[in-house]
Amino acid sequence: MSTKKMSKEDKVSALLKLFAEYYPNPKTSLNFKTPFELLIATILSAQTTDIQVNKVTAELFKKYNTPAAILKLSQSELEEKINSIGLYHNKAKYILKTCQILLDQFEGQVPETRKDLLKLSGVGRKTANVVLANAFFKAAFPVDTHVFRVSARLGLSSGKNVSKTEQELTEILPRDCWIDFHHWLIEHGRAICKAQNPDCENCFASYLCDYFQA
DNA sequence: AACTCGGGGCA
DNA sequence: TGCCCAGAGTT
Repeated sequence: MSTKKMSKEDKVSALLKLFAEYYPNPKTSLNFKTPFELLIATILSAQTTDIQVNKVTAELFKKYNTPAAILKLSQSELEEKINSIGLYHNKAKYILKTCQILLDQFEGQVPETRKDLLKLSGVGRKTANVVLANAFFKAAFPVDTHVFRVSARLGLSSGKNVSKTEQELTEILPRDCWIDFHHWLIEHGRAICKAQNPDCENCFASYLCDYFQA
């Protein structure tokens, strides 16, 4: 089968089936009940796995699930609650500052636009899009390093830059698969479609991958 | 553009 | 045991 004769839609459809088949176990996603919880969990998720974040937030969110509640904690107290994951010192600082900004500028609510989300501390383009897509169901696909590289190799995106990739993936991927597909791309990028020396021989998607065929 | 944070994952 | 990193802020 040649990828040249497949439409973009058919290619996406085929990839969705392959990923679901190859990674059958339910992918662990960030646990959250509210937009605020997702925002905090996503800030915590930088350079770490969702599994590690969920271990921390399971306890944290029992009592501290609003900006006002978290601001009752000192930085060292918050650090103590999240220090089983990496970069906890910076993350505690970002979270406290973000909670203060939410109260001061957004009436304690998580803003629903990218522009306002980027005003928060510890929130960059990836975190902003996770919140927009998964808490507010807006059209904004989160792109991290793995997603950028793997989607470009597969031919789902141009690989030009992150902004372009966000736009391309937002347009081409069915809305109801975003959370799963994001996890699949990350897991695949880590295990098979690595930045250096990708293991194409063991890749289930090589037959429709632009990078492999080139 | 390079550097920093940091525990976990993996060779 | 040492290297790299499922980001974002700083200089």
